Amino acid sequence: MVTSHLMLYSKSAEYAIQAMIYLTEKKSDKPTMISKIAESYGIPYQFLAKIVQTLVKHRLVKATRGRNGGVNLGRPANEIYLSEIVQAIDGPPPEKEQCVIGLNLCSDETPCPLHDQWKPIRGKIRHMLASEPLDDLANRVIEKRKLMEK
Amino acid sequence: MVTSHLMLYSKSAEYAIQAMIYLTEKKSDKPTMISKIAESYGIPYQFLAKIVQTLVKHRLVKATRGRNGGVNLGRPANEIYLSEIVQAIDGPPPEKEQCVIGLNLCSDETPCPLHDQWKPIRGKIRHMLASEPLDDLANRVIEKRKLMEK
DNA sequence: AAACAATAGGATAAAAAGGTCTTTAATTAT
DNA sequence: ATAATTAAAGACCTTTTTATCCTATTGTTT
Repeated sequence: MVTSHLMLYSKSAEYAIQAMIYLTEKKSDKPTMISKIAESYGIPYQFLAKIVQTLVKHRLVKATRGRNGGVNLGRPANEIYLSEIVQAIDGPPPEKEQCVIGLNLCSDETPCPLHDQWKPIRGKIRHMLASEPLDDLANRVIEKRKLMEK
Repeated sequence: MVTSHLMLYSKSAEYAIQAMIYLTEKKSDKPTMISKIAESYGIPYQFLAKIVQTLVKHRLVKATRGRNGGVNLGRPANEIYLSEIVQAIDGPPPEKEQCVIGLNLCSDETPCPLHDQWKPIRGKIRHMLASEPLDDLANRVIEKRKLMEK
């Protein structure tokens, strides 16, 4: 029991987001090697390779084999949202909303004690992930880096 | 990668909350057997027993051994908040706030792209868990049950 | 043809989370 | 006393997540 912090998505999804931001930052058309991304973020290469394979299957990433090969974004960064990346890796959200405190008597009709407080918060989180396009994120990461170099 | 849903606390903490609500619902002074609680919520008995042991160590629960033994709330239900239960089981929140997207360059001073959106949400979640006393929760659970019986 | 890089797969394993079993200690009823 | 009952404690097991390693295979460029 060392969790103790809120979790929005799995470690794998986090790596996927980082890789996608990397690809967005480096606007170049020529493919980026997965090993390069892995090294840059300190992600285990083989592990990231598998995650990227999943992203390719979901068309969030395009892969090019052979010399000078690598991966590119599957489409423009301003059309990709965090929620897509998370869902590609972690799967779709549960159809039946889960009760915060795991009571089986909880639903929208017969809400649990926390239900009314939790629902808007959950909505905000989903909105956060669904409204943030990748290019905005990447741009702000770039700015931060510049600020930190000074 | 089957997670896909937000997690506020571990399964163990969820069981702990349920057990505490159970104890609050049944106002009687005489101890309640852990096996009774486990059966009632469909929680594996041995597993719940351990969780309750932790709650005892944190004085959220008082235990009585021997025949007619069992557990009681450690103090009045209106003085116990969800956040205490979660922290007893999952441990204290990390001293250094975690970045939502796991970037090492993120902090309050140099926030990551999502930081400004995430921080207030995280605050709301913490507030939700820290402001809800156990007796209020239990009372509303009781009301719900009555409504569902009709 | 050679070198390269993703694709695909399977084997392995470490760590964490979740769960089980057995024994011990404390308490009470008989 | 002793038997029954209940929590306490520790060892152990299972599953999931995270990660590593290896071996091919496929497609691309030089």
